[in-house]
Amino acid sequence: MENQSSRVDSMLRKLRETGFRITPQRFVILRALAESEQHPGAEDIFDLVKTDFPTTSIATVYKTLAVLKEIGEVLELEFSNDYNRYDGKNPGPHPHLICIKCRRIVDHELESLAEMSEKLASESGYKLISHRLDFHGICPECQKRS
Amino acid sequence: MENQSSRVDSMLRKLRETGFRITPQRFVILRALAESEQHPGAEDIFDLVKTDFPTTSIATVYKTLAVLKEIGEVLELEFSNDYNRYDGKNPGPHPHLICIKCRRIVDHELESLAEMSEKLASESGYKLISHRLDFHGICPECQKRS
DNA sequence: CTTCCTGCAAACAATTTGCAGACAG
DNA sequence: CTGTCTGCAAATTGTTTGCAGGAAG
Repeated sequence: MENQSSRVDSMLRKLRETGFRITPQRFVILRALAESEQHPGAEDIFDLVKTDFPTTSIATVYKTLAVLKEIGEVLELEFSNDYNRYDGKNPGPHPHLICIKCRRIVDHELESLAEMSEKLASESGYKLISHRLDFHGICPECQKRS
Repeated sequence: MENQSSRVDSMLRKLRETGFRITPQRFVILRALAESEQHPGAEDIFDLVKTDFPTTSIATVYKTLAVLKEIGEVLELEFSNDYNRYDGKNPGPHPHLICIKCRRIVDHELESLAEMSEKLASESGYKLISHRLDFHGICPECQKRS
């Protein structure tokens, strides 16, 4: 996994390569994504970004997230109940641990998943493109609290 | 996995045990769930149910799905883009193959997941309750078609 | 009988969209 | 300069909710 500044750089490079413009709004949004450890939602990013570039609108946040998703520089975690969350540090598919109490989301690598995926593809005849693996539970902090 | 009539029976039993009433609307809804191979959405269930009990409303479909989810007799697959889909045949968490073209969803068992989950729980300190594993790809039929 | 359930319509909330003006390249 | 991007506000859409009447047990 890259560090924050190289994440920003690789996002900027990818934007240029794919013909998208670099605007100040986009810059602060992707910096917020590269810095945030918390899998922020669009509204969270909006709040972070307002400090740096106060006139940014929520619509621009959504549109920028759509662009970044399109070029594979952000991973979108969709939820139909709750708002969607975004992972800009590690945009490839990987497992997440989701606390059902505090809604914190943490990353977790799992080596066996790639081979599992390959086995599944050959068994099913599907051409697999991506996957999503979420574990739902109660985080250590929330266990103490209750 | 149970067959259709035993699925209906076990849903009915569970409803009674947990103090919910059996209404004709609920009966046709859970029969639709037990019969459907297709991971239907609420609106799909509504359509199926209208044939048997035409005055059923979409609100009742949603409310019944909420009840069945609560008592663990249906698995809800949430999507923020698309409508949610429901699995009444196999309500425990299990992997799904989702075709990104035709939106068909099929089940797929994966033995190694349980041990993976246990390993993860001890590594992370989380008390795991459930999980969700979706594979996104293109199904054999859609591969031919393109 | 009492309480839970139903159907209707209105409310909701996150996200998306249309459009006119702004600005990156 | 030109085409893309922005900000605003309105629209969208699947789902939820409040409430008055209905029916399960």
